Amino acid sequence: MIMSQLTPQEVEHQLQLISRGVEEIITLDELKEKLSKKGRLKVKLGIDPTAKDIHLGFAVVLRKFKLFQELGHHTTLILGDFTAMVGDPSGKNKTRPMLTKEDVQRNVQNYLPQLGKIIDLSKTEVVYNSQWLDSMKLSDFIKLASKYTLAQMLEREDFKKRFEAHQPISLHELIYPLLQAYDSVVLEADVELGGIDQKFNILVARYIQKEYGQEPEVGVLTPILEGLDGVQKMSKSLGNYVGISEPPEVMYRKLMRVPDHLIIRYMILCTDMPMDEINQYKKALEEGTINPRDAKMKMAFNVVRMYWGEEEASKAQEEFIRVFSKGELPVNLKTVEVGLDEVSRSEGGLDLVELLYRAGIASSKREAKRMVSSSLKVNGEEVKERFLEIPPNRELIINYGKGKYLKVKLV
RNA sequence: GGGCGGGUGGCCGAGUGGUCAAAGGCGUGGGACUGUAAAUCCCAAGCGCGAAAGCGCUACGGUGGUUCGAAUCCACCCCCGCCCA
Repeated sequence: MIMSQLTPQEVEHQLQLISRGVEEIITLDELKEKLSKKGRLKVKLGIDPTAKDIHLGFAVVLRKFKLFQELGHHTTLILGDFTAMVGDPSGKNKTRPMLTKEDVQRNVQNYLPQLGKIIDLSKTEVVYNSQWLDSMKLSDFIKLASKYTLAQMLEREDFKKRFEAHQPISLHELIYPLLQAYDSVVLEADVELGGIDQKFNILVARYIQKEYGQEPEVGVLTPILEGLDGVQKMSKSLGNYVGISEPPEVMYRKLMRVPDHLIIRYMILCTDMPMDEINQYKKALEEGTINPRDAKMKMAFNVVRMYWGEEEASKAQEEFIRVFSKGELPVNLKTVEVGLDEVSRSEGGLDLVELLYRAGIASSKREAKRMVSSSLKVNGEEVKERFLEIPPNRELIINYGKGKYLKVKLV
């Protein structure tokens, strides 16, 4: 397909959209030139199918990928099934465990439907890098390896640190950036997207492309999103993440826990709110003319809307206000049935400890005891006693922590 | 191959024969205050039985041993790090 050239205005427009929330573009001038010259660019995003769930942190780069799709560029998603087996050492201070083919397959199966929530899979060329890396001849690999030096590799911060600290660096880890770079050669990529932690790998790719007589790709590097704790990067293992497949109310609630100083950052990186509007919020927050909570609600609403739509987002917001601001019961109160004879004592009273345990609220009876002695509300009444009268309607609404309610039916 | 140091609860880390279900910190859960923010303060924290006092079981890399009694001593093994080759 031959694309008509873009006008300077169109180029500027695209640059502006692409730059939103981006940490670094290597280099902006090259991107500008490529856009003006080619119009339609080959955009590469390589993903390591090592995790199962996509969260807002990873969504940042995916959304950038989607933007390129919307702008009409050719987008290729590389599922790094081969390189995943090697394990990207980026940002790690120790060797990653290698994945098996089965692990990778399983993860990919998990991934695609989730990816489809953000990017347009029909416009995405999906390739596995094992397609060319598996069959690469050793002589070709040696040729590739000859293009880069140990000193160049050791420029990388994490390698350098490990090297200087006398920590092991396996040879295969040194190879990883080369293979990723080779992907760019095979695709003849114009642009590669990645998190800022991919900076080194992308720089290697640029260098290697030149060695293979290609014009180097432009690196569009997105920031690493901080998680709900506001400090560490969002990741599942740290438990500070918001998954894109989580139910709307859960997403909304989690987003309301984001520290205030990240409200604007989340707006920029995780919503499609217009920059003008975001800047207004920014100004208002700096001047103290808005309650940060309200800005945060706006942010949370927009994130949820992105994944679940307007209606669900509104519901999530209403639910939040109802349950947390007003302290009312949630609309969809979860109900659990528990056998009456299992939780009643011979004298006819109700054993709360047993009930909490049976209802699954407490994972052990000791935990249930702790809950009873700290703070627990049953049907709105604070309870300190372990034993209760059986309510006539045989229903109990248990409040075991802020916003945590469970209805228990005795049967 | 040689020398040295180390493996304790979600993490870090103290503890070197009983008073240790194990200090302290971080993190976590609950509460107060709030905006489920931040800061601050309070409470909790292996599991089972018991209304409770309490009793019992499991736990300090693994296995065995010494001892009335072990996270602590001994033996062997496994794992990790550092230094030398």
